[in-house]
Amino acid sequence: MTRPSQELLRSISDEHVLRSLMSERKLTRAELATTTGLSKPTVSESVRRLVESGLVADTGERTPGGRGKGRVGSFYSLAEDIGVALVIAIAPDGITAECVDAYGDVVGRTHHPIADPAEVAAVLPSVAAETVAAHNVRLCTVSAADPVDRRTGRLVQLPDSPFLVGELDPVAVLGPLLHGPVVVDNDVNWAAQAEHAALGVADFAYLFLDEGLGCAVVSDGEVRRGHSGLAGEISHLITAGPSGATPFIEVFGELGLRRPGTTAIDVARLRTADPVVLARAIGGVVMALVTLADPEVVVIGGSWGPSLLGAIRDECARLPRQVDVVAASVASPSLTGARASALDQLRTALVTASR
Amino acid sequence: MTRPSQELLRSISDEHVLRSLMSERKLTRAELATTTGLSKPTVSESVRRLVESGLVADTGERTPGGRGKGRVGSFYSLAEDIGVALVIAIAPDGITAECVDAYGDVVGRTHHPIADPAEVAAVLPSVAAETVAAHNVRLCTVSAADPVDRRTGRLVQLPDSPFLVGELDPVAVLGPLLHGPVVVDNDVNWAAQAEHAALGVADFAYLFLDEGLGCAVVSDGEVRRGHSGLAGEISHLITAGPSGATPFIEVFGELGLRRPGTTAIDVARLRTADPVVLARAIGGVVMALVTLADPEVVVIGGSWGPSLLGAIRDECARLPRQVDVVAASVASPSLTGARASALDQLRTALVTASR
DNA sequence: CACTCTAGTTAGGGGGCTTGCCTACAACGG
DNA sequence: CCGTTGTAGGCAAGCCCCCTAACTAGAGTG
Repeated sequence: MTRPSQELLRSISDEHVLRSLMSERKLTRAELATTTGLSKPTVSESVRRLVESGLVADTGERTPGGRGKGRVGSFYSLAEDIGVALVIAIAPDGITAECVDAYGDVVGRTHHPIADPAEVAAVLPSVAAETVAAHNVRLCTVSAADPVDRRTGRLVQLPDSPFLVGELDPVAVLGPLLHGPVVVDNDVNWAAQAEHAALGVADFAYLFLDEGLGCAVVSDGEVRRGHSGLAGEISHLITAGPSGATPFIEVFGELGLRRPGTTAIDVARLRTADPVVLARAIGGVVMALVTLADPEVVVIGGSWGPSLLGAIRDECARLPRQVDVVAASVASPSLTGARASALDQLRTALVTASR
Repeated sequence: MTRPSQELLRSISDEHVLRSLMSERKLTRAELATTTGLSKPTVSESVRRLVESGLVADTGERTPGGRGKGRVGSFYSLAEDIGVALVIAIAPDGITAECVDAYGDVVGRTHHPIADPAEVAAVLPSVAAETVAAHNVRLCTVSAADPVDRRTGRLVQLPDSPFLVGELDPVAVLGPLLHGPVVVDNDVNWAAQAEHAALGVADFAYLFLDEGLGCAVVSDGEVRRGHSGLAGEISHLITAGPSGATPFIEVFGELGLRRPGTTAIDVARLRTADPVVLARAIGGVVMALVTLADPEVVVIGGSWGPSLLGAIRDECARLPRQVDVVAASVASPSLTGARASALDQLRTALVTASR
């Protein structure tokens, strides 16, 4: 447990000041006093400390810009070089990299198309190196379109499931390039996190129906990843197929909807398939989700999932327990979720750095 | 966010002192200083405050009891009347009530057998009233052998599932009798909490196989109850039955293992059934659990579950993803879990009361 | 040029925690 | 019996954190 030291109070004051600057970008000491609720002398002291430690800087800007009379005040903000977070999304068709600063602004963005998943291992370090050279990167979040081992951060292949990105150890590749932690997670988990922020619902399930099949369970406001991080890898869940009980992924095989030579689902051809048969299989998955996770709502995402929303709803209406089914609402959800988490981690990292 | 006040430091000191007294029962101020890591004057001040507020009392006991030389010290402990938590387990065959004090000691225990579930509503208030009269009851946890609505605390019947205890609103019955919160949860969830404390595993699933069928999912160290509290109500999960895909509970119906006239499973007759058929059905449930929750281990509990452990393990060995299967190890797990939670809540309630 | 109004500083008070030293007092040994 | 030893607890001083209140600094305004 925490010790009751005076230093604790100081660090709480500093955290108040830093978080205010993160959300308001620039403030005078007087403004800081009102937004934080601290007294003016306390704020002045805190600002003095933070400037000295290099986290905060005088912007040089002064108040009177039509703001009225009175003495001029000095605007303070986070230091220029305070650092950013790197956000990387690895999909079969390419790698997207972004930098977020502590204000939540995206300060850089690149996309590298990839023809073959095998290129990922080669392209990834160069993408990262480019960003690291230009910014003070303090941490990194990675979204990958494959199951991620929770402890190692490695991409893992589950038997007979689509394996889109392929063998990769992002922590080993990226870790040495920057000085902070590298957090890797499955794209569906990140997407669910983004959807959670948008929906404001504490308990829901996210069904991701794309080239790969995924699912994330959000319980008590957090994505629950399970022991190895493989919670929600639903390819092998037994559900209703055209010929009886079948693993979910096999339903697509039986319908001839998997791309030959790869493990992925053929999304183009899928659009011509019978929605009722697909919805029946999806309904079986929803039923298992409702039974085991009891979501308030099931969110359907992925490139082709939402197009079946009506059929899925009809199917779910026949289930013994009712649940709301809605379409995902966040654009590029995986990147959004990874970015939000990166921002959050960056901010706490900075606050902790002031201690 | 918290404000950086000196009162915060004081309350941290008080919490240290209180928690030390909770785990050590009686301590002198000098001993408190060493166990808490605070200085003697700080401890003395804190003890003075806590005695004044009535939470702590001088026991009257003095040190020299063969402890050596030196000046006599005064032993302090939590005040006698500081309060207890009431723990109630409602099962089809009876109601058990316990009182736990802040040390974790069970200071009272009664069991009221019940012939018919309908008696519960009548017996419950008298059981509670008895305890409330004898103790300063500050809160209550209730374990019930039926699904519990998370928001209201009411027992709910799911279509066609065993409904053992029957209609009941423990919060309405018990709430008026005491001055603190009443927390109601399903017996399986409490059992999983007890098993969690014993196992020390953060992510596991608990399969409870008794007159009713239940399951709890522990993720990131907490029981995850879902939106309505119905997560893990597996009676309707589709699994492998003797004649193909069947809801879990129907497997027992098809095998003639449900007690006629009730919704419960006939445990006595079940022991004569083919373990392989049962294990196959259970294997289907385990597979869904592994897929959606990714537990490190599946714990098998309930009156008849562990007796099938071997058959269940054999069945699980055939699943595409492997998982450890072990038998539950905690005796009267529901009561144990509810008691542990009650103790925890009682302690935090007392700590908060000192603010 | 006095007045007004805001930003920031200074002074002082209250209080929490620590260190260091002191007193009280029981047991022990010569 | 009396000095020694060792522990419980108290007291004083010091540090420092936050607060309020009053003051200074400095730019507009009439």
